[in-house]
Amino acid sequence: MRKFIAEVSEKLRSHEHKLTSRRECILCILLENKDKHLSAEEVYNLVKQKSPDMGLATVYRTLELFCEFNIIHAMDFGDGRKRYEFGDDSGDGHHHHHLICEKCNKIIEVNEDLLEELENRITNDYQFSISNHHLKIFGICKECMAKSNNKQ
Amino acid sequence: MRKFIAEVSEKLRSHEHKLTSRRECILCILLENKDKHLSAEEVYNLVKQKSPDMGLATVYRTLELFCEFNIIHAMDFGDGRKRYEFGDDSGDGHHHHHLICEKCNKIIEVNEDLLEELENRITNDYQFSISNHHLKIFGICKECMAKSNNKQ
DNA sequence: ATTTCTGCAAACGATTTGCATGTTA
DNA sequence: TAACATGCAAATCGTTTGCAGAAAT
Repeated sequence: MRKFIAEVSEKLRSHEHKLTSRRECILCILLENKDKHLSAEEVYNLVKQKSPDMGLATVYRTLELFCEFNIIHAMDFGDGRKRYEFGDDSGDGHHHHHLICEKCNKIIEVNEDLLEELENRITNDYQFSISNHHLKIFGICKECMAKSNNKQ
Repeated sequence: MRKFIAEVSEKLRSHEHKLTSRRECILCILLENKDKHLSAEEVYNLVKQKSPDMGLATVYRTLELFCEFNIIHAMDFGDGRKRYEFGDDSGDGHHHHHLICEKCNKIIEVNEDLLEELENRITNDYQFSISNHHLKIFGICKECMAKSNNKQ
């Protein structure tokens, strides 16, 4: 993780930006919550515990900066705010998919890319040159299914 | 189309709502632009040509009403506003997908449901009970590819 | 000293809502 | 005359921006 932070610092530095202590603090929060898909407001609330005088605008500006440098990217899970996760969204787009539980709002990542065959079909049938895709699958997760079965 | 409007009217009427002339006007605009995935503001601008004294709030309220009755549903194409299309989004979720051209912003609908096999795999591997999915595929459409090839 | 960074408050844009008036059954 | 519908303006909510002061090179 030390190494990752140093890498980020280098990336920023090579374009006349600094990894200031506030920015590093935000990066840490993101690292500590890799699995959570935090929103800006959520990052802000977590960051305030370590750094109570940080402003919300700084969080927004930092998240935008990290996006520009492809350290994180924004996703929309349909709740009206951007949520962030690590990873480059600009490349050939073969990243993971998301299962969204409609009961507990948990987000499960599916890391295999399961759409290659489908993409080939679309490329052929529509002569559409694919650069990226977003697949969101809504439903009920294993745990919530178990809970609702117990209640019955 | 007459028939469809009458059906909508019935649907609303059966739950103490009326298909008023303003609402019918909005419905017509939507019908005339089935392929366009209009936003609320765009509906408003089109509607004002026929009904200049209509308020934006009425458009929003009507679109929301139509959504409640599953006459239309809202989609997010990543441009920060809701866009609407006909069809029921609440059922078993086996509706179409969207190809989004990053050059001309055209939206191409893919009406086959191409994810059944994938869904089966996810249901098995994750014990996740799927109710719906949204697949957006970004890239360059046939026409834009042709254009950029000509220019070279 | 110049550039970047930051907090604060104000601005923003899409959407929602309160309220008083209009319309319809 | 109830209940629903509407226009208008104000409110809301996530996000962005202007600005003046602080920090870093």
